[in-house]
Amino acid sequence: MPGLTIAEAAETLGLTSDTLRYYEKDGLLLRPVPRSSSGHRRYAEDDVRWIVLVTRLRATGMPIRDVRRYADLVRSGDGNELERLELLQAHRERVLQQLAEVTSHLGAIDHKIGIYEDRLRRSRAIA
Amino acid sequence: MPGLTIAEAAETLGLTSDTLRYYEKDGLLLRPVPRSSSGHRRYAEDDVRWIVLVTRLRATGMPIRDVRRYADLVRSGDGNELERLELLQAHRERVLQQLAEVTSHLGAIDHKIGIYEDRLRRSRAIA
DNA sequence: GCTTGACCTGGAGTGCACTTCAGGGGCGAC
DNA sequence: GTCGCCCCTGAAGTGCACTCCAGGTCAAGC
Repeated sequence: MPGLTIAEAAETLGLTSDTLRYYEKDGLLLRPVPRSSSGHRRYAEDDVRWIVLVTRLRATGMPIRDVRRYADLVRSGDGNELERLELLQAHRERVLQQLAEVTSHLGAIDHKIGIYEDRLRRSRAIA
Repeated sequence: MPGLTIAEAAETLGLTSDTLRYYEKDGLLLRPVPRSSSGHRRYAEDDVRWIVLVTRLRATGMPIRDVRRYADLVRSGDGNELERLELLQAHRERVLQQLAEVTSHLGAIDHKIGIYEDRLRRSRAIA
């Protein structure tokens, strides 16, 4: 019987079985995952590859709803490549902006860390 | 009457008045914000400065609970600088790792964007 | 043939970080 | 003196993304 069980797919993807079922029910996948004769899911390579992309989008902060919209576009076949591209580009811009913001905040936090390190060095020098 | 009203503080900080009240009730501030004679909050410079730090911690993904722990440490005065430093350093490490992860995922998404751009250039060249 | 373990379903529950609401001042402008 | 506006409180509600649960099926091992 080819394909991965849900537990194997979850392990491979760094998700839980529950999350995989939830993603499928919520329309984030391109197709219902194929089943074995006993009705258990068997994830093919293509399924896993797609879910890897889903995890990348999620890990960069794309809401479930937007991932679903992207999946809808891909599922509905050729002809909407521009729409898909625009969706990804918009996401890219948001991620870049968020990276810049986080980096800048991190700089300020680093500064604060430096102050504490100094203070502790000094007090240790006195003691 | 000195200090900022809650609406002014919210405007300054990019938060809502509701969030400011929520932060205060939840122990994220260093002291109860001073009140005017009519019982309205008046944010002093120090209050605003502290909340700026809170927003930086929050914007870099620190959970409310950890911000509260940090506020507790600062509020309890001198002597726990090492603990504060460790808290900030641990946060710093998590942020750096998250930045690296997001950057790497973004690279993969960029790659996909490039593929769509190519495809669209080609199809436009044919048409 | 009975137990065990992985999987199934629909639906309820959880944790987080706000956000909204109901009901009630206080105060300056008209 | 009353209207409108900003503010107050405690408590309930919201949206998101899972996570857990009850009750059931099925195949394999003893």
